[in-house]
Amino acid sequence: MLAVRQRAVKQSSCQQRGWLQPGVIMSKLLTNRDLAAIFTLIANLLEIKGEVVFKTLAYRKAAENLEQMGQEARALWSAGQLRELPGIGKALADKIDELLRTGRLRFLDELKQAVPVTLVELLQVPDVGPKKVRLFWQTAQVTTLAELEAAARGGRLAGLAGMGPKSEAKILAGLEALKRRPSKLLLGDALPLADELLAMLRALPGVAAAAAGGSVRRMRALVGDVDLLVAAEDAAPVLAAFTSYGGVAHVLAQGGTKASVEFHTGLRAQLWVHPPARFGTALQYATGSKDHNVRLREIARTKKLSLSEHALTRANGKELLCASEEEVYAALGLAFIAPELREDQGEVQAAQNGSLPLLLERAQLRADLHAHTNWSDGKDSVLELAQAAQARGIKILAITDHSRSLAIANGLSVERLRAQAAEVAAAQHKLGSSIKLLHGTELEINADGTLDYPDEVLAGLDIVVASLHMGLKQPRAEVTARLLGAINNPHVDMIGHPTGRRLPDREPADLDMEAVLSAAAATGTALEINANPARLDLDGSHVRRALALGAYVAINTDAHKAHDLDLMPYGVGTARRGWCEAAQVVNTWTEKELLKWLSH
DNA sequence: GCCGTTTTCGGCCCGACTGTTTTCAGTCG
Repeated sequence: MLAVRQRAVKQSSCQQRGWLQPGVIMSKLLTNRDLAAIFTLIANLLEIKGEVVFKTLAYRKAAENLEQMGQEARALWSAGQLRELPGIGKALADKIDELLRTGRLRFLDELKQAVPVTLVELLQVPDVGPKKVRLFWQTAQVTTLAELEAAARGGRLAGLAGMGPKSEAKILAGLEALKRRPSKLLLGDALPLADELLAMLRALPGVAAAAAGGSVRRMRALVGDVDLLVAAEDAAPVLAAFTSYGGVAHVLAQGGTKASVEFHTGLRAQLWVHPPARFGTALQYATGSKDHNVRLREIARTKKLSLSEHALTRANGKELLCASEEEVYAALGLAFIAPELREDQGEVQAAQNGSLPLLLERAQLRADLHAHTNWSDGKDSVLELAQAAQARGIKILAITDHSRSLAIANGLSVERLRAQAAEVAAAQHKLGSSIKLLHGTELEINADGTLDYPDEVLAGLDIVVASLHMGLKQPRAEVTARLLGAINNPHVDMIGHPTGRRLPDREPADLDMEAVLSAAAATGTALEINANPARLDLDGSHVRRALALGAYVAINTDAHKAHDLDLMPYGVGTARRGWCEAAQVVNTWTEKELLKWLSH
């Protein structure tokens, strides 16, 4: 539902990586994200050039698949298996081959000669697409955002074909919006806003149901905007309440069935209103992803049906209404597909042949195995945090404060670690058997690869979560070796936030993930899905690959205060995006099973 | 560009909203 924003995001990652500069592309081994950024750039340039739309779609689809793949394209390339990837034919396989061999792509170099690469910046402006960019470029000599602004202010756009005074004003407004709008929004910010808006909408008279759609409902870590859907017979009053809600700065569009608004924060939301009898098709449509919806509509066509947000329609025009999403999928001969899976990554085929996973549910989690107290950089005492966990129904809580080298977080010396053990025991005594406390550490993997406590100290702890906080920018071989060293230490039970990424801006460490995931599977070391919305690390695609390789995962909040214990749903959503079932999640295990694994 | 129980050539989803238009193109999701 967010084509434009995703395009902008990928562009900025292109710019950071220097693909917009002429000359050699490569300064390090090209990752899937690099390849995806290059293909997205090519798609944008081809679109501006006026190439047939299906060719640009092929590049976009390939970029999307590369980004969502849990495995490095480089590995498949080495094995000569690139063509086995969906959406990669001969032409794209050859281009990936040239990129991985030489670090360059002649096709892209030539394309940049024909189309000024700065033009892709203009696509970020709302209501400016490839056709307008080409128009501005070829008839008004505009190639940059600054030139676009100058042309609009000088009144030189209104006279162009298909343009007028309103369009010109819209461009200026769009340029202003671009300056103040956050380019990427954390799920952790978007979901609470969605919930607030939904509560307001549900309280309106005539509203039968309200739900979030889009990437928020699919639990993507980064979203572009908030999509909402309401079931009501009369749309007008609902749309009016939405567009006049407090905090709304501009109404971007408003029609009979939908409206979109921008808040003072720059954040955008849109609302569709459909009759309750059509809520199923409407919610399915609004949830996306776009590619998933395209797949469904293709299936509908094979059944002589046309699928839209309004209904499934037969060739004779007769409508089949669906009040629930379940009815939509059933009508297409598919098992119900959970929103988190709707990314066109094989879920439709799995729904056809009955091989969808039995996804992990929030209620199956019993443990939170990574949390901090005021012994290091947390806010609450051991007892306070444990009581908060108990109140939330958590059966097992691991206290894992930082180890000694992380001085900035008041990491514990060996002496303080031993003293803390006594406090954990005292809290356990006070709380009784309704919650089990584990005493552990979040063990620093030092920049030189050593672990922060000696083995004999680690042997005395209930649980060891090893994490990277320093040296995240080391070269791939070095940083990967550090992580592998920790995974292979018999006292290390789990790797915390494995890639070290911080959303929206800090890049993950340049890890050989296939090696990391394989080693974790081989040693029975769990890989964390850190539930903090600024991490969500591992991400869904790596979770899926880790599970396929036979690794265990853990879902933890990394709480630094009691309130953080409520972040678990973000981790669950990320796990579900990775097609995760309960059995491989250590937090779902009974105390006996968990302790057996920890003592292994 | 990709892809094949309609096809190795000719397909490749469906609709709302806006602004410019007297019937449609562009953008967006």
